[in-house]
Amino acid sequence: MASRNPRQTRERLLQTAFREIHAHGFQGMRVDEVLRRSGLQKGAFYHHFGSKTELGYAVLEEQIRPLLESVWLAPLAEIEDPVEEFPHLLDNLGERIPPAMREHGCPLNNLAQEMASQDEGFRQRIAQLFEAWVEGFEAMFERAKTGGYVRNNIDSWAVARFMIAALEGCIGIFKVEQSPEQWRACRTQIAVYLATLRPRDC
Amino acid sequence: MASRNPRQTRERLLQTAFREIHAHGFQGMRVDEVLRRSGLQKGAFYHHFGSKTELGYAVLEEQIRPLLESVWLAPLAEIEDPVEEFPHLLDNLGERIPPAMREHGCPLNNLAQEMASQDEGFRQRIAQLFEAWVEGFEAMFERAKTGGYVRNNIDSWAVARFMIAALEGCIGIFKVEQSPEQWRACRTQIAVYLATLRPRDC
DNA sequence: ATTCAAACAAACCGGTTGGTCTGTTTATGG
DNA sequence: CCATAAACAGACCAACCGGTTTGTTTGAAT
Repeated sequence: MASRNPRQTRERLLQTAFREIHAHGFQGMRVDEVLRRSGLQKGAFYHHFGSKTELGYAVLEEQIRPLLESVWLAPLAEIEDPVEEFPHLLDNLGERIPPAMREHGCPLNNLAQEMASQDEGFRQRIAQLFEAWVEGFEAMFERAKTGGYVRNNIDSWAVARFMIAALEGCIGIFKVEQSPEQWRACRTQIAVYLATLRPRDC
Repeated sequence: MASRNPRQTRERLLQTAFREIHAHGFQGMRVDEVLRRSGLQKGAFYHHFGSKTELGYAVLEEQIRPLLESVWLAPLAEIEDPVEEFPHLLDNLGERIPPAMREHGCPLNNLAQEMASQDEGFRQRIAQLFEAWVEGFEAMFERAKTGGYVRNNIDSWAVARFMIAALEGCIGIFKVEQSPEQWRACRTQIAVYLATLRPRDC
């Protein structure tokens, strides 16, 4: 047995819990199953986390937040022309994420839909993450404004919100019908929408 | 006590279960709580339904399907010009639905996100309902084509799918942040997208 | 080396949960 | 009026599940 390593134990619990929550939802996740899969015991769990709910919060902050950062915020920050580049980001999204994401969708949105109206603690933390995501989009559009890639009079905040909504909606629909056609349709229409942001449309 | 009325008993169970599922998700819904709220007993429940899962299926078919019909399919069928009329439909959506919908979002999408990857029976039935919804949108756009309200070369199927995705996404985001501003933003951007379907844009 | 708190292991617990079983009442057709 | 099955009532149950408790081991400071 590996010698004691609190940080690693905690991380192991978080990672396993993240997978279980992603696969079965927070309510469907069982503490015992997380323990079984991580090869740890109750003692370890309740030493690191006060309750199942606190574990859920920690998963949001320490697992989902970094994922949001690497999968979305970082790539968004490198985009100059959203109208042309963002659809490409969607095209190779499949390669930038683990296969579990295709089956179970967006971990953040899953938790949002399940827990937002159940637990205020979840709702606030989820709102915070969405806010960060919105800011990522907003920054991209503002940059695109100064670059002349989009009109100057667009409401970056509203557009950002809608982009996230459309994205989550598409991912959600994809969960029900995992057809490439489905995804292509959404990707294409998002591109159509983005094109409306171009200056002097007519 | 009202005399026996099997059909009414079943309906009472279905309605109560629908509310509980809508409020807490299918996994979060408790059979005992449905019984308590409906004032019935275990015997009645397991006489009408084989299991909790079968109840879930019945709620989909007998509660959510009619709701989809009245809230969306019927209004969509009366739209001639989607570009102008659909945004109005979104504006008075709040008045056409019970207040519980604002708090807990779309019952169909909730079940979709929670159960699609958990239970194949759910997934199929949900896919069927989405399909009916898509057909409603498709029919609307095809009608609009012949009416000259939208271009003839648009992919009605893809547009329909995207409309539903965007809608569900907006509703989902709204669940996390119940601000009117949030909803207005989505409504406006959907209108922007719809405008791209107009003939001779330029 | 000793001490002491952190980091666990593992048995244990009480309430919950979906589901069953047995018995009783009600409607209905003959 | 009677027979029969449908339509329940309500006690019961085993498994589950989050959480607690108690005891033990480990590592690091003194």
